[in-house]
Amino acid sequence: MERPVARSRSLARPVPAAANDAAVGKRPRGRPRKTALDRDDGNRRQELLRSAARLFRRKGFHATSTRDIAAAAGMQSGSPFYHFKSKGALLYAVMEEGMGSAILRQQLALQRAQETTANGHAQLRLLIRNHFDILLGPGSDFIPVMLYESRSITARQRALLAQLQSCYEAPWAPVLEALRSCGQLRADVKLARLLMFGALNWSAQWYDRRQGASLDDLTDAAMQLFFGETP
Amino acid sequence: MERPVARSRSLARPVPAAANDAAVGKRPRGRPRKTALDRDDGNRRQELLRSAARLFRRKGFHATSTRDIAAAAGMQSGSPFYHFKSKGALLYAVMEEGMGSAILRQQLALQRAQETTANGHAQLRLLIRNHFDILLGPGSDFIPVMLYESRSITARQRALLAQLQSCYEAPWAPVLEALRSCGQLRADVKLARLLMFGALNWSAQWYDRRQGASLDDLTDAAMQLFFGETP
DNA sequence: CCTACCGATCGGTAGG
DNA sequence: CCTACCGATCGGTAGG
Repeated sequence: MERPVARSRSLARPVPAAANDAAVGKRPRGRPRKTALDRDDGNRRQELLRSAARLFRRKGFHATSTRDIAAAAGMQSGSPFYHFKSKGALLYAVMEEGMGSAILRQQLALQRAQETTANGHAQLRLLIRNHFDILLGPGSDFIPVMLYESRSITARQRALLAQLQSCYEAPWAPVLEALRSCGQLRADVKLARLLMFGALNWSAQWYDRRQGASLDDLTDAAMQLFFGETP
Repeated sequence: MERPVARSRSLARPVPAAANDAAVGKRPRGRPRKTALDRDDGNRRQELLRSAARLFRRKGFHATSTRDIAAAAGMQSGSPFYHFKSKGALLYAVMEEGMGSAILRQQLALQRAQETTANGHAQLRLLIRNHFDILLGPGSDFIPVMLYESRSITARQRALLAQLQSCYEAPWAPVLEALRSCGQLRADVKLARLLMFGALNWSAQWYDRRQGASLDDLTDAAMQLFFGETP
């Protein structure tokens, strides 16, 4: 349920072949240098990404030093640059990973409920509930970083991210159009979408998982606010 | 219409007494050094605030150097520290000025329309329209800085700002309660307020004054989205 | 991935 | 408000 992209990458992680060879017995002459690196690479890189996401979210990109990130991942100060060309590349990787994961999770949620949710309300509720999960659920630092640190990436990176964002937003359009057609959404669809995403995304600024409302409560409130729906 | 707090501070600015003495005629012996400083102080400080607000908004607090701000205000690198104790104090001053101005403008808007707007819809429309103006109108860098740079101030400063924010939000509560009472707002009032402010505040991230919708269009869309109102 | 290090930049200050 | 400056920190790199 959390960060399926990371998990799928974990599953796809290359098996530590040389280490196995050594265990099996065929003379491991010389240090299996390159192989050892390969074995750890995915893990260490992922650890850097998670540490960076957490710190970028809590303190902001420019207030976080690469030394902070390295320390949080249990590395020395220069080591992040073995995995990422620059601090900016690390930031962009966090955002890209976050969007990839979000798109995948949304796709899965839509597939899972494809037959059961016929009407527009239910579809939008599903999208909103899933959005809150991506934004506020466990391990949810990547998307807030993307939302609130976009000033710190290059124009080219922003353009690339915009493509991913389009993928994410694509399933919302037909649902909103349908609701508009049957009169349940009165506002201009494009502005309504922007305002709705604002209402949802802003929750990353105030929502506290450990107190108050649940994500289901938030979803109810949003649906009621947007459509006067009483569940 | 813009930044009335600044204006009222301007009005309260100490009269350049010595300069007046000189003008009245009694031999201006020596450079009126100290007096010249006094006379300009309010202006220069305001210029620093405006430059800082613009840069903090565009690049973020940590990505903006005090040298940037000084240059934008036509000063040398060390001069901002004549007006502000630290870079952080400058950031907080921007936020405080923004909130003071916003509260004042909201108060004025409410007074101006006190008799004409009887029903809840009209009152909320007024508050929303005014909010968009504060957030997106000309010279509107202060509030976005407050909204998006609050990580960079101290806990004490955040607490002080929270008081000002309460003042700003106070007039919204009874309006929302009334709409809830007469069934036009179905969602929990507290959550609805947070979601609504999210929808409004997020516009600072995407709204472009030079193209697309006007602030009236935005207000219409928001009212339609929240209440299905067709103007 | 670590060690040792560099050049640049930055917030801030003294002294006028 | 300017000039000249300091100590600290930072992103990044070479070389292993």
